[in-house]
Amino acid sequence: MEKGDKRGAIMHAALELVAEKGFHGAPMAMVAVKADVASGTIYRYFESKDVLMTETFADLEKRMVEAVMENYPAGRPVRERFLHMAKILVGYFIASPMEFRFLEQFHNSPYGVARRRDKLFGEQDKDMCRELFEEAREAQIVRDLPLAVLFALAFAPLLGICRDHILGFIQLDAALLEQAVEACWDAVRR
Amino acid sequence: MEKGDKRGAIMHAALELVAEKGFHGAPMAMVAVKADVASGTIYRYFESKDVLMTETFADLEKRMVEAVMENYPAGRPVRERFLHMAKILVGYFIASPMEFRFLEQFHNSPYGVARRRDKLFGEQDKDMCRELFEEAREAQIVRDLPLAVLFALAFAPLLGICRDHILGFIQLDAALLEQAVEACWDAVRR
Amino acid sequence: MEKGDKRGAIMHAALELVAEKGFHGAPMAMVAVKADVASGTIYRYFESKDVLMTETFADLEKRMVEAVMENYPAGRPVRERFLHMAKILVGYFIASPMEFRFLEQFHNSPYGVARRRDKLFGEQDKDMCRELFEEAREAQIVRDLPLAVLFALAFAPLLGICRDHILGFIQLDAALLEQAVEACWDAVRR
Amino acid sequence: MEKGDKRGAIMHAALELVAEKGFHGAPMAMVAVKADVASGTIYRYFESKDVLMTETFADLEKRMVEAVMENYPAGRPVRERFLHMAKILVGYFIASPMEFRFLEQFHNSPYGVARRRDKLFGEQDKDMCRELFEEAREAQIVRDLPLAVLFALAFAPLLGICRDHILGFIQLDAALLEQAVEACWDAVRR
DNA sequence: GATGAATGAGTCTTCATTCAT
DNA sequence: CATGAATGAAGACTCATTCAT
Repeated sequence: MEKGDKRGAIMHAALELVAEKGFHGAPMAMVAVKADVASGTIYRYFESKDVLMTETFADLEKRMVEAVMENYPAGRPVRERFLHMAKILVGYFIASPMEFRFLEQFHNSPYGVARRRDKLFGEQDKDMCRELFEEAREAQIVRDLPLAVLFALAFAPLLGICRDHILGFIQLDAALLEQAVEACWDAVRR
Repeated sequence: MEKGDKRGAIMHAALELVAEKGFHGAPMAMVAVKADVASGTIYRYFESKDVLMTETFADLEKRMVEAVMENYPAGRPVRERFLHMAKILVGYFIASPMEFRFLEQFHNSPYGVARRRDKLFGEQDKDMCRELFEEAREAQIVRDLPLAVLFALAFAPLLGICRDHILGFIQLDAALLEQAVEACWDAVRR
Repeated sequence: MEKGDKRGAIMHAALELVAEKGFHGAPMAMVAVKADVASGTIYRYFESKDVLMTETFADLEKRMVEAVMENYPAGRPVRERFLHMAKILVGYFIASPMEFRFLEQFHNSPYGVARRRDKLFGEQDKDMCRELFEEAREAQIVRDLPLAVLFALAFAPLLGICRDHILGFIQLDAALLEQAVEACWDAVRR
Repeated sequence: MEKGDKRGAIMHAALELVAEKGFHGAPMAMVAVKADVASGTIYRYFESKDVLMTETFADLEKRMVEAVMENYPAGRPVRERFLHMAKILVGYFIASPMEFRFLEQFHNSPYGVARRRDKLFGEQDKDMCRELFEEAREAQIVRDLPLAVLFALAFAPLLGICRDHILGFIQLDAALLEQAVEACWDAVRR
């Protein structure tokens, strides 16, 4: 608990700083202050700044996947599964703006590119999301387009909407979310 | 012309460096070398690094708008205008990966947020794009959703697709582009 | 024995690390790992890093003196005693490159200077070596030169030869060693 | 002159600090203070600390070689040439204790080893010193020993003597130097 | 006694910006 | 106008040493 606490505090501090000011607005010294540890301490838990960021991301992703998996309508139609996934995701981001901002920063970094490659082509990382769309494409439920394109159509707008909500450009309520998710489905469905 | 030349060379150098290595992979000294000027010279044309980047963006945007405006089917139906705009845009990015990468970097920075605010709410910057969707929404051609949501549905996937093409994750040809743009239209249309 | 064991392990680890990577390639944490103790434990046996190094040296020197003393031809002529001493020393270093490298590092450090002063002028540390040459000089067997100069003539080349052998620059066999030691004797003898 | 001056000041400061306190007693910040420049300035002239040290050494060596070459009795017998070289060298070090201490530090560092290898085996760096002994060995004037051993016999004691003089352990005057150099010659000559 | 997590001063290096020429 | 040498404040990371358990 001791150890977990400190490690967690450091990742939390890193997440918030990156979310607020981007990757190079988050010097290790500042992370240390925010986590209330000495700067050297960070290096007991993380080999380098890169590792800290990568693991902070991994931790966040794990929590997101868990959120999506809870009550996931596994046997239900593709459309229903997509709607569930999309709503949970957006809901999660809306509730955790910091985590969303961190994700955006992360994706726009060298790490992000490697991750995306794995997501699209990797064998070991064949996640739920990818399976869903591959199955749906096979069953001719969604358009016959490359996975990357389907992902873009289905999720990119949702991320944009999250950002705009968090930045205060729009006010995202349940009704609006419903419509947006439906629109995304219309983009991919056949 | 002398002056314009040097100013342009500096912005060009900045654009390429940022595109290739991100904002903090583009030190002023390196911009200077690439632009073949002394580093002090940059400060005769741009107050600071921030200003250099902002103006480099503005310059790029102007060129993009011009590209879209050329042969813009002004009097034609909304759908046609959107398809035109989308295809030109994607084509432009595909042809100029550097400029696309720069835009991505720019949008993921503090500057980017301010820009987006102007685009959505600003009065002076009431651009073509916004007019198009406001008109279409009025005419009940597209869904009755906030402008930000419509933009996200219509354009976010296209940007994602451009990125994936540039990163080599997909091979974007005319046919695929056509389908993707149609899919975006399906997302917004009523 | 418990205590001696741990103390010895620490000194052994320190010796090897310093030999391999120099004084500042031997952080206390690494010494601790190599000695298989906790880093804090080192400080129960040695006040500081400096003390650890000094005592590691003292320990090593004691073993060297013992090696030289074994079968030392005490009553025999100066020349014979010198040849014995020189060959044992070189043999010892050749057989223990780590210890030789450690000595080199040590001598090229602030500690080394103090040690040398003691060796040349100290009263309590009037070692065998010094006695030998003082006696020989008195008896007009070796040149009438300051002790420091005699030492330099007699031993400096041998150390150089050891280093070159350890570094692989020369291949030191019994015959070559014999000749080198004789040459050193020729340098000091009258 | 401006540039030469600053570059020279930095190397001079580095030399003195290393001489006095060893390689890691010479942080760049301290070099900067001593050279009366900002620490960043050092990096305009030297890529890294390693390069600074290497070039400081190279500069020093060049001056030493020049000193030895002046009035070098090129056509004269081997013995005379050796005596000349040895005396000049020792004289140089006695007159420049800082430079001598720097050399010692340098030789006891990773750089030093590489240098020595070149000196002994390198083709391009076939210096005067090596030529002298190869010729002498051929002519059976000095012992038939590997070059490294001859160097050790001839020069190692002299370096030891310089150190002891500089540390104040002995007082090296012309007469003593003469005897020491003769002794070294006796070690190598046949 | 032993542990090893925690500390924070100290290291090398980078880079936006200024200013004398 | 242009230059590019100079600046010095950060930044990431290391490591001798301490101390609560």
